[in-house]
Amino acid sequence: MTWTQLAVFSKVVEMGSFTRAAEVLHMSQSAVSHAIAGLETEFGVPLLIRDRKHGIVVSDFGRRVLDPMRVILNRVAQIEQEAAAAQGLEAGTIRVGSFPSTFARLLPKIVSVFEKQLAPIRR
Amino acid sequence: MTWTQLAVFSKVVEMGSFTRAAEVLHMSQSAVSHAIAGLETEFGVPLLIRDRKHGIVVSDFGRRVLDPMRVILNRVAQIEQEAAAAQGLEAGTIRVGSFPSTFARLLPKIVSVFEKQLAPIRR
DNA sequence: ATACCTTACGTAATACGTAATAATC
DNA sequence: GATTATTACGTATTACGTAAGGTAT
Repeated sequence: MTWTQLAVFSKVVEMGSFTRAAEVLHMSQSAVSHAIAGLETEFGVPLLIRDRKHGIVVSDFGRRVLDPMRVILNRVAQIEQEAAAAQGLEAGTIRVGSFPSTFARLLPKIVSVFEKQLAPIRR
Repeated sequence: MTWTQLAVFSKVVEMGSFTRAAEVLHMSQSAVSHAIAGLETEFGVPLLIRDRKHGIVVSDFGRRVLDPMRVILNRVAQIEQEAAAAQGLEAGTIRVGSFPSTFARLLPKIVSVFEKQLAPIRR
């Protein structure tokens, strides 16, 4: 069970089609098929009933697990946001402006101190 | 980000030690170290502060993501339970009793018919 | 024929283990 | 020296793509 697989399954259900899910997710239809097949063999239960006439129908089991899967996807997104935010705190650019003459001697000292304070954060 | 990684991180926090988490999870300490390192490089933010004296301390970021991670793990467990339950419906053992003499000829036929009906379910 | 899913096969990524290394008590 | 985390390296798994194959309209 992979996030990609969960995302794929969720999107396939949403779109009602492997091909269109593949387009939206920017992957090959083969990858979509693999993803669903992978989940199904892992669970030993079909998730989707392939009906050529009416497109894709979600199996009983599929309906059961769809909700927890979407919860998972939401949480994953949340974690990634947290990560991005945390990174932002550390990886932001710092801009310093000054009068050329005044800070010519002061700046190096300030930068030096600042870098020392930064050292432990960098690790 | 893998479930294993999430489970490892969660357990490391719980145990306060890589080694003990490894024991509980039946994996090598190296695998535990890999798992945490993998998460940290993926996020670009440290999850744990390694303090040899006081064991493991969870970073600020780690504390933030711990909760959603545990939610994910719970949902995963839930999905697996659903799968097991759904499988149980299909994978149960069937026991057939009979008088030796009476069913000697009948049984093969019955089994044959039964297997034919089973065919579509097995796929 | 066309639209859609599946299968075969190759490849690149990676999760994990063993074993060696480093560091702290 | 004992305990614990990291690193190096090898391997087996696997996610994914390309391309070919079924199947139904």
